[in-house]
Amino acid sequence: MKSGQQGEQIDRQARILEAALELLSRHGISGVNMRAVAREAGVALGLVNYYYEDKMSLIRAALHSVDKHDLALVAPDPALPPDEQLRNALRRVAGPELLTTRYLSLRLHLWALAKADDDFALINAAAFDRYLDGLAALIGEAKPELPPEECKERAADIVVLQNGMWLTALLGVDKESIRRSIARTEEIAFAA
Amino acid sequence: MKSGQQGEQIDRQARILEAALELLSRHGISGVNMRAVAREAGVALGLVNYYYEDKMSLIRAALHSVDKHDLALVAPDPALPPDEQLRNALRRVAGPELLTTRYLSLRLHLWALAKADDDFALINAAAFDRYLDGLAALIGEAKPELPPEECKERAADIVVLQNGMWLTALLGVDKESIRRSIARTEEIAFAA
DNA sequence: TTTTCTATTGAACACTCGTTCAAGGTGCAC
DNA sequence: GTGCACCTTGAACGAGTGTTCAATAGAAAA
Repeated sequence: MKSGQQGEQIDRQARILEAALELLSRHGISGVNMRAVAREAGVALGLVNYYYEDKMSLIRAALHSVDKHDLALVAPDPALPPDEQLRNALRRVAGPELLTTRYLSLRLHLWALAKADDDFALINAAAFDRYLDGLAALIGEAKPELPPEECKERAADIVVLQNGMWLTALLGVDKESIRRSIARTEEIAFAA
Repeated sequence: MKSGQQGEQIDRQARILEAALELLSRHGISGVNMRAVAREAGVALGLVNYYYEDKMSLIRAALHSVDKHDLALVAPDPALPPDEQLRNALRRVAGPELLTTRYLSLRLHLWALAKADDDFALINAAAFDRYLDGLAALIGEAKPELPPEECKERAADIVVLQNGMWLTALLGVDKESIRRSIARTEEIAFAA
């Protein structure tokens, strides 16, 4: 074996998943076919079915991968004071690592997929609930005087705005509107 | 010919378009294939290609149909005073005829389609701009003291919230959150 | 070395898809 | 009636799909 190749040559399963994500974000679900995934990942067709039993399994793995990414946004960070954690979480939504076409497009396609397939819908709804809970928990930490239901309410209202932001960002709306919307989520979160 | 059939037996072109919309909202783009459309519309396979040259043309027609529906939401209604027109337009977004799974799902799938196909993206972006202009115009009528740029800004901010509302509605969030978000759009629109 | 297990390949199969097309049907003008 | 323009049908074709599988390579264990 030529060891001159990139070390990433190994772990082909991860590369196959990455290829699926890339194709999904670029061309939608119809662009994700086993042959295209294999080509993009630089492996043979059969290997895709070797690591992922189904096309369904492959897409399920992609969905889980994005969900994990989402959930990390509201993960608690003990190193920071609570109100800063919350502010960071709210601002990260318009940050450069989130507001990329690649990520937004991926989310959109997965959402559409969830709407067309009950199996995906369940996974998606569960991830959404976890995100909502995580956000509500951050609010609770930052404003301990609030009752839990109030935290939940605010989290729900913020999520409406956040969903609107990245959906609108996909359409290329001006950055200023996004900035004002971020400020609005902070107002909701930190309101007296 | 048996005239006992429903009169709607005629105008099969409209029925084909309607079938495409129904399938798109229920099963996503992969559910819209010429055979399924023909079956749903109750016509032969060949007739779909007779009225719509392409599958592309059919979906383009579906996209236009939804866009027209959207634009009607912000159409001026000379019979009403301007502030009431604006308030109606803002509240209609959470109205029963809009907040149906069928319509929301349709919009989502078309959006995903636009993200995967440049041709659709252009149509979609144009419709989005017209909607934004329509909303800004309503705001201008209701609040004549505002400069046009301010109207545009408010319209953009409102659209972020509206997009968030229907996207979140698809996930089955509680109606209360939607109600509060509607109130927030009115605050933005009518702010001093 | 031989054996064994996992990783990897690509040809092959069965199926679905969009599109085409020859054939026929329907109503209307002449 | 004869023609004619439009509507409607379903079989057929070719391209592309997901999946299976026998064959091979590689490395580690025997």
